[in-house]
This record gives sequence, C-alpha cells and structure tokens, in this order.
Amino acid sequence: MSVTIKDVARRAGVSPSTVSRVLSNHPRISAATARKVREIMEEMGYHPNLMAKSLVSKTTKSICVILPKPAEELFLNLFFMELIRGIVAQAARSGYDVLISSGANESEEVEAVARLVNGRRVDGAVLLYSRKDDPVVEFLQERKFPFVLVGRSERHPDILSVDTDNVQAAYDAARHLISLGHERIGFVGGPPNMVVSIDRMEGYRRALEEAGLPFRRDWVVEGEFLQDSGYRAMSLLMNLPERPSGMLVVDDFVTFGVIRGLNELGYKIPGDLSIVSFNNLALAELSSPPISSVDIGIYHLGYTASQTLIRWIEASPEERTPVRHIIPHRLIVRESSLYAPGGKA
Amino acid sequence: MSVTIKDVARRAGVSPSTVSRVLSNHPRISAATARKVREIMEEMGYHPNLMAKSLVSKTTKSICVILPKPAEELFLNLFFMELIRGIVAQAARSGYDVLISSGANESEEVEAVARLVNGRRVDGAVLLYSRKDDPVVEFLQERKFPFVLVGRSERHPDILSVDTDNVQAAYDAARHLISLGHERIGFVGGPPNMVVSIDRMEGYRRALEEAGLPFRRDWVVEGEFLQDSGYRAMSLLMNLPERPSGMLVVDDFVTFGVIRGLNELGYKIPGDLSIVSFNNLALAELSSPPISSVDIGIYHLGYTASQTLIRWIEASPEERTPVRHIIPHRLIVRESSLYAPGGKA
DNA sequence: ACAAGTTGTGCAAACGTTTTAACAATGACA
DNA sequence: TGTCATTGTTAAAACGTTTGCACAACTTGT
Repeated sequence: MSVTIKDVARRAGVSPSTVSRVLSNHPRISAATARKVREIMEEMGYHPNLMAKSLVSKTTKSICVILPKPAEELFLNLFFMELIRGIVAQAARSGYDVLISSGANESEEVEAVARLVNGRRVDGAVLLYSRKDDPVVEFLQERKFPFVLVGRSERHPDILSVDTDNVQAAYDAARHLISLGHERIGFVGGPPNMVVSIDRMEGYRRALEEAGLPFRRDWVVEGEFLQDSGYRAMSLLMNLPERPSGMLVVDDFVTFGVIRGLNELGYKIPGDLSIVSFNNLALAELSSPPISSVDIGIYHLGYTASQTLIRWIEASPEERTPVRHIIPHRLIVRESSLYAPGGKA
Repeated sequence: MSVTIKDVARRAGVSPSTVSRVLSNHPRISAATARKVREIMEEMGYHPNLMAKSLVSKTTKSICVILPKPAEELFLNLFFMELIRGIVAQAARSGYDVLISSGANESEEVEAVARLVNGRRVDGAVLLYSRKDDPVVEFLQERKFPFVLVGRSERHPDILSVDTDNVQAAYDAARHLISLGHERIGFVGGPPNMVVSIDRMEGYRRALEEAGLPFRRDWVVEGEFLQDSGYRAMSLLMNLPERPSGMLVVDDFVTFGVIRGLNELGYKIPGDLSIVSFNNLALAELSSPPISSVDIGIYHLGYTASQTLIRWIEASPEERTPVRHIIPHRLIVRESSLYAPGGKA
C-alpha cells in the first residue's frame, strides 16, 4: 500500500540497504547517492515504518507513564496533567513517544504495565507517586525493566527516581509559620501509606522539635487527598479545647476543604488561623484568600523524570548507575499566612 | 533473548503456525494441542511481540491524543486530564493503548501527529477542542486517516466527532438566569476563534432574543480561558453606567477570576450578581460561593470519543459512516445563582 | 469400498526494516 | 606492477509474527 524502502531503492536504482544507510547517515555513502535517494524519498513521500524498525532494533522509542488509580481522587488531576506535560515535552525532545496507561485498581495497574512491557511495546516506564509497597515497582524491578519513580520507594532506595525533598519542604513550611510567631501548629496529612504523606509529616515534626514546640497527636489528622478530608479535619480540630493557630496542609485541594470548613465555622484566614499548603497548584493562587504553598516544580519533576529514564535506557549497562534527582522546591507566601497568631501583622 | 513463538513451537513439538493459531483461537486446532501449547507458553513465560504482530497485521492497536498547546492555558489541565482518563479507560477496554502527543505550537502539533501517522505508529487519533481551522484536521482529513474530534469543526461538518451541544447548554444556562428574574445578563466568553466560545455565545444570544431581552455588545467580553480574563472582564463590566445583574461565564476557571474581581470591588454573589458557569470542573464545587455550572460530562466525552474512533477503525470501509455524538449536559445549580436580581430569594 | 467432505497441521512467503559480511572499484604506496 | 587500504555498494539473513495453500488423516454417506 504505502511506499517502502524497496520502492525507493528500485526507483533510485540502488539497493534497499543503501537507502537504509542514507536514512541513518551512514558515513560510507557518497554524497551524490545520498542526495539522489533523499530526493526520491521526498518525491515519493516515503516515511519509514516504525514498527518494522522496532522489530529489528528491539527498541521502540517510547516510554509509558502509569497513572495511579483515578476514582475519587480526581483532585490529583491537576498534578498529573502538569507532570505528564513535562514528561511528554522532554520525551518529544529526545524523540520518544509517550503512552499513558492506567488501571481501575492495583492489580489492573500491574496488568496494564505487564502488557506493555511483555509486548516490548515500550522501552521504559515512568511511575507516579508510589505507595509504600508498590506492586508495579516489584514487577518492573524483578523484570529488570528500566523505570523511573516520581517519588520515592521506602523499600527500594537504590532505584532511579526523581523527587521532591518532602521532609525539607515541610520543614521549610513549618519554619515559616514558626518564624511568624506560631507556637501551636497542626498538620493535615494524606493517606498514611503514601511516602509523600510520611515525609511531610516528618519534616513538620522535625521543625517543631527543633523549635522546642509540642508535637501533639491530636493536632495531626490523616486523611486522603480530597477536599472533604480537609473539611472533616477542620471539624475535628476546631472542636478541640486547645486549638492550633497555624496549619500545614498536605495539598492545595485539601486546603480548599479546610478553608471551606473554617469559613463555615466563622473563622478568618489568616487572622484566626494561618495556613501553608503544598504543591502550589493553580488553585492556590485562585483561592480566596490565596494560599501560601510550597511549589515543588511539577512540570520540572516530569521533565527530569523523562530525561533521567531516557538517559538510562540509552546508556550501556555498565554506564548505568541509579541516581536520585531532587527537584528544588520554593515556598510561595500568599495571604493565607501573612500574619502572626491573633491576627497581628 | 526473550522467548519467541518458535521456541514454544520447538518445545511443544509443533510448528510455529500452530502456536500462532492457538494464540488466535483458530477453530481448527485440536483441544489437545491447544492445551499443551498453552501450558508450554505459560511455563516458558511466552508473550507475543506486539511489534512483530503490528508489522504483519498493519495494525497497532493504539490511538493517539493530540494535546493542544500547553503554555499559559494550564487551567485547561483539569479538563484535559478528565478527558484523557475517559479515553484511556475506554481504549483499555477495547484493548487499545493511548499515546499522548503535543507540540509547543500549531506547526509542531502537526509535526508530532505526522510522525505518528506516517510512521504507522497509531491506528487513529483523538483531537481535542479545535479552533476554527485546525491544521491537524486538514492534515488528517487529507491523509484519510481515522480521527475523531472532541468538539466541532466549522469547516468540516461531516467528520467523526463527539461534542457538547454548546448552543443548547448556553441557552439552558441563560434560561435559568432569566427564570430567576434577571433581565440584564452579560457574557464572559473565551477566545473568539474557538468553536466552543462561538457556540456558547450563540446560545446566550438566542435565549435573550427569545425572551425579548437586549443583547448588548458592551455586556459581552471576549477573552481567554484564563482567570485573569475573568478578572479583567469584571473591571470593565462593573464600571459601566448600566450593569448586568446576571452573568454567563464560559469556564469555571474564568469564573474564579470573575469572583475574585467582584470580591475586590465589594460585590456579593449571588446577591449583587448571579453567575452561571460552564464545564463543572472540580473547582466549581470548591469555590466559595460554589458555582452553578453546566456539567458537560467530560469523562463521558472522552470515553465516547475513544469508542467512536475505535469502532470506526475496526469497521470495514463500507460500514464507516461519519457520526456526530452529542453528550448530554446538565445544569448544576449552586449558590452562585440562587437569588433573583437585587438579592431577593 | 470409494468419493467427498472435514479436521488438524505444516511449509513458506510476507510484513519493512537493519546489519554483517563480502565484494568491486579506486587510489596510495613501495 | 603488485599489494594494501579505503570507499561505496549489495546480497542475504535476521527480527517475530500471520496466513494462504497444500496435504494427510479421519469421518461420512452411499
């Protein structure tokens, strides 16, 4: 049907091998032949069949990204999309295509990635935010299949990964509240099986400890990455006899819930409660009041993940050495944490 | 390296063709052979090489989705992600993989899709929200390459597409405001070269006309899909000598800007101004006040797009008939449009 | 017991590339 | 003038499948 390398060869009066060599800029092709062949390719509208190429080269020039289960946690969409954009942009620069895969649950996720890996359809995989023991990680690890983790694996520290220093990020955020004069600081976390939740909680703890402030279990609420989580957390916290004056909240979406809860209860932000959040999604800026949030460079995270993975894929086995990239974060201070406790400026 | 159909054949004492037939459930394979071959496949960990398969079948079992230029319009991320989820979910059900592609600008977009199409790397494409003349549409149309448009093409009405009836949606939204008693209704639109903007404006116009209300050019502001757009629109509108009491806003993100603007100017919603928005992104619910918004079933849109495309791909040429699917929309009324003009309940 | 179908399997070509090894032609060197 | 290296090209095998055709071995029906 469509024009192949043989057609071009015939028309140019050379062998298919020669055409192939022209395509790959082989050094031992005469300038004259090269020019002629290229002309004919143009004229005939030739485009190499990537499948055939893949078959012989055993390489697909594509990577996949595994989307964690969607379901309720729609909120992460903003995060993922930004990440994917980074990944796609970098991959395109390196001449790679990106496949998106997902599953309705963990075992479907493994199935989906297994299909791609076993079918040799991709050369590598990007895994997004992993839980503590991720079956996909296990699977790929065992197969020795190239992959990079956006996030961190507790169990496998010696893995290709790109991450935020969440401990430090939370530490910085807490320090910010402390430096404003807050002494009663609470924390609204995410799912306790996610590394990101654990790390942010740890940074929070350290900052308190270092400042000699109390780490109170009743000021720490774990939940999900949902706004409802934030809402419920507030109902709980604000009913305590002794309440925090500052809060760290694990994600901007959750913060939305927190703010809604506080509004309903009649509290003012930042007057009655100062809030610092994480991720700096578009929402943080849009909120009223705008939310102080730690920007973790999501696009950059994706971009670097893709780059790291592709470098690994293209490196010879002996050059391959597991590396962990930390993408710098930056606290963006907005209205939600402008005042000292009690509403003083 | 990895185990092929030949290895399995040898071990099972049959020919490769037989193994291949077992794989495809050919009717003329004896139950005994089939069982045996399957056993061996399992035992040896055989998985078919999809590239080789593609090469001979001239089919890749994958589709691509073309992401419009990213840049500033990050806000659309929520929209796209939801759409992609729908597409990926359906594609997976049909055994298809999904490639994401994008370009920094229009010509790069064409290049990106050309690479995939020319390289026979995908069997079809999903195009997201198109401008009035989309070069990618032209390209695919000319190549007779299967694709489905999420949205509508003015120039090519006879195209496979999945869409919202945006005229009707805007009409419904306007009717809602009218039924609340509003007689001065304004409109904040999107980029004037996007079909969606045009259609929503048209629905707005029709509802006004039908109700005998004035369509005033100075109450219509066109802009971009950015919150700043909404913010600026408000500065303009609220400085007019005669101001609208109700607004239709083309997207929830823009509405965020509108609300921020109104807040700063000291207006109350819905007391001073009632607002109805479109798309019902997660934000609409999170906003304070929560925004009335027309839910257009984005996931469903993606799901149907994928389904439509794949059906087309798998149909024989004579069965192929361009179809235009309209996904139903639904106005979700929230606080932002609870009152009649002047704040009466 | 024979023709005609049916059932199960194998051979070999095809899909569109890349790549190794071989070879012819040319030029350089002594 | 013969050897040797260099340069440009090709033939053919390989990558891992699918599939049309042929064929043998059974079933049927008569």
